[in-house]
Amino acid sequence: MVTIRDVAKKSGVSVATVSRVLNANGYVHEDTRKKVMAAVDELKYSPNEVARSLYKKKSKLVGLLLPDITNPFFPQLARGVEDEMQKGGYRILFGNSDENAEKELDYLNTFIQNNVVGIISATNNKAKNNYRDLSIPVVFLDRTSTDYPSVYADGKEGGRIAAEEIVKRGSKRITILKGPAHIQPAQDRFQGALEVLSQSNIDFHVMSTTSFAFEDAEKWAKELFATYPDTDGVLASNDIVATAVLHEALRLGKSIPVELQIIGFDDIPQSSLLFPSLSTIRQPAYEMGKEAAQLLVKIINQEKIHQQQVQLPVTFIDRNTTRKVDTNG
Amino acid sequence: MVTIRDVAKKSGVSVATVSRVLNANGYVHEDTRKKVMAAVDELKYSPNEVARSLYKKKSKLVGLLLPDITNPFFPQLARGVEDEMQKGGYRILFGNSDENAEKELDYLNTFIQNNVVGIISATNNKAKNNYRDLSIPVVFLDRTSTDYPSVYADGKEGGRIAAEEIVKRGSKRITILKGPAHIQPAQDRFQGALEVLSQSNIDFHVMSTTSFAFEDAEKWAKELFATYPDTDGVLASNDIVATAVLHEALRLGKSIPVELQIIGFDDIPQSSLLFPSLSTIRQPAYEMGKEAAQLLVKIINQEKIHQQQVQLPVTFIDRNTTRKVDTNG
DNA sequence: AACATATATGTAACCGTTTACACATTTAAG
DNA sequence: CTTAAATGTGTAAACGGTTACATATATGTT
Repeated sequence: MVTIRDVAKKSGVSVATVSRVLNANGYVHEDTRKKVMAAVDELKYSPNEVARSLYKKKSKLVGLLLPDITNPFFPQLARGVEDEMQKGGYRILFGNSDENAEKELDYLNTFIQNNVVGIISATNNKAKNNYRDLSIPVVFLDRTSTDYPSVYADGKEGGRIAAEEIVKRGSKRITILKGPAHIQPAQDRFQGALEVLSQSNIDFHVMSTTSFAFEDAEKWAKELFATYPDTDGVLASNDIVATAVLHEALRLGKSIPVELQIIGFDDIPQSSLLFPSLSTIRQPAYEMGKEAAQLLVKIINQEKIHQQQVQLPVTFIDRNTTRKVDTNG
Repeated sequence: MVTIRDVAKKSGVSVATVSRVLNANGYVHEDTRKKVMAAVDELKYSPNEVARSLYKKKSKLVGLLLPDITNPFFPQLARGVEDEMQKGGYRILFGNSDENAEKELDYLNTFIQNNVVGIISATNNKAKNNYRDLSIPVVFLDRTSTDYPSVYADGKEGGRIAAEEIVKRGSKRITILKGPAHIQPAQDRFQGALEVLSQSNIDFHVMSTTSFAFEDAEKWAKELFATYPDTDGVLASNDIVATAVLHEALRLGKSIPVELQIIGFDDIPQSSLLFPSLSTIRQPAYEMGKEAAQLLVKIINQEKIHQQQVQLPVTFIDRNTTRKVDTNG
């Protein structure tokens, strides 16, 4: 390993001067600068970030904690975070929490032990006090919070829109699939939908689900049609569940969207490739990741923050699991 | 921040003793150990990994470089790697390369600068010499290599199986969608399929594609049916492309699998949720990630390695875009 | 010419660990 | 009872950077 001392020796100056050249601070003569840079090139020197981090008590690392990268919604988020952080010269220390408090704490610990400059967390754990006495800035992602900086999509509005759109398109016996209780965004969606439907004169059922896993989703789907066979509209808790519902409905020979309309949530990439392609409420996942990263970088740089909470808009994506709206009605 | 010095002071011993307690090496009296542990608990001390890493010249960090986490095949790999590394107490420094040599080099640099103990790379870049003079162990994942440790699925065999299965099921005018030239595994699949089809007396076409992106995939699909409208069997370069083909075929009103059979590659999670669900060649992505992590950990620990190259088997997943095989014929 | 200021560079302390080495005390062995 | 080995602990030097401080020279100002 070539160190700053080797560079100093080769260029005939002190380590302090080399450091000044590398960090472009303090006075250093142009000739000296060139000599040093020549030595740097020749020796292929690149500074040890660990030593830097130790002295400065700050690394160029950012902790990213997601529930599960295997859930198709999160790669987009992760990519948004990464792309933005990359620009600022930050790198990502990554972990999956599985919404498990112990794992989460474990990762927060590693983050701290590795001197990360900031943390982006998308977990929905109740154990918020894990974050309470952190001296490192945290931004929550895909999770509402009034006391922490956070970036999220307007889930409640999404729920409202979904309900309005499915009603507008003529569903009369709607089933809302309510997502896991501990996932705040899922509850927001549900509340939004509930608000609209309860103020309408439409029949509806609520069915509670406890996970977003593929395998479970197929079970809920079967159960849904067994319990409420005359349902003609489903508001799914997310696109995975919606896909399972679609799958099951087609298996049962239902004609979509004629007999049954389905609206998902998230707009994961593969939703557009289903057949029929899935109508859904789009969350701008990539942008959410970017926004979170930008917000965190601002906080790290102690810039003035206008909005601690960034709420991004959701949009209805009108594909083929919903009927065309009757413009005469 | 509470340091080892604070613990030493509180427990009335030297830092060396505290260090010995924490690392359970060297002699330390049981009473002393207890005193120290009490102080550790009381002060909620947890060692600074950066300082440790600086002295030891080794961190507990592993670099993971993937082409693009947004491609649904990679989250599984990543998760396999993470779960296994987690067990060994290692954490993940993560990056997307976009198969871009500059980004790749950039990440390798950060990995080194941060004293990672090892690297897992799933990029297919030609710039192999980036890895040539690395003093850190590297395991390649989803990428064949004779001169480096690597973990991959048997792509060629997968290609063969796909071709055999589609022929066995009666397709007569087959189109092979050949994946991007620089992606080695894609070429292996293609070679396998080509081998079988060229030895058969079945008509087939080859169509070259240059990416695995969702948006592009739909273009290839349209082009495929415009160019070869009488195709009755498609061997897709992966499940994303297969999904696009399926989508387009349904849009054109083709009956699947009666008029057209499709076999994908990878078995990404959503393939089973398509309608009709996608027949495909399964790569055990999660296991591949785990294997790569295990191999890397072994190398790090200087254990004896029996096999530098780990090839995992692929399997045909017989779903509904292929016909049932005629057991009488 | 005298003095202040800007420029240029080096020395050494520091960041929070680990560990080589020194030293003291106990325990074991003969 | 002597001596060697095992046990227990502390001091200080690393690890590879950054920076406060000291010092020296160059430049500018009156």
